Amino acid sequence: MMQYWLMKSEPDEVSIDDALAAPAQTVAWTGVRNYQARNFMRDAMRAGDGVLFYHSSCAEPGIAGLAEVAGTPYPDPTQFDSASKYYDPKASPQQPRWMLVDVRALKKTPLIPLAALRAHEELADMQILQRGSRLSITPVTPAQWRFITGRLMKQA
DNA sequence: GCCAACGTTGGC
DNA sequence: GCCAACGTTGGC
Repeated sequence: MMQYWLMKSEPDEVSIDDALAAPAQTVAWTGVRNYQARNFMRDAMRAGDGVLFYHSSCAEPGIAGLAEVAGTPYPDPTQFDSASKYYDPKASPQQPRWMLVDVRALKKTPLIPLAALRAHEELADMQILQRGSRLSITPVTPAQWRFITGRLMKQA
């Protein structure tokens, strides 16, 4: 069954434009170092799942585009790279700790700012809107997905 | 830069 | 296994 996700990226690192400009519009979702977010990629995501591409830690945080999960999980190569800021000395190719998926950008959309998401009662239960929520990958319900990709993106 | 909230670490 | 200390996230 198809599922839906919201994935945060810092646009200074990888923006929706960067992803669209990448080969096959696809980027490896490197750098996740949170077990819950990892588990979503490792255990729950399937190729073709819908992704809301969210810009975080920037001047205008919000949903910036649509994407999809592009393949099956594999070890995040940055965990083995001692020069990477994502290096994890406790990980090894034999015993990888961090898994990721590839994400294919589909299109840039008019930005839906965080404040706009908060303004709709229909989205009140979205995980990223909960107090103190910091998780960089969160599931989105079909109803939330329809509301955002339908109503919000069309009126924007 | 501030700071609330949360996750992780490590001593005991 | 507890929990204080520390580090990180991310909006503002």
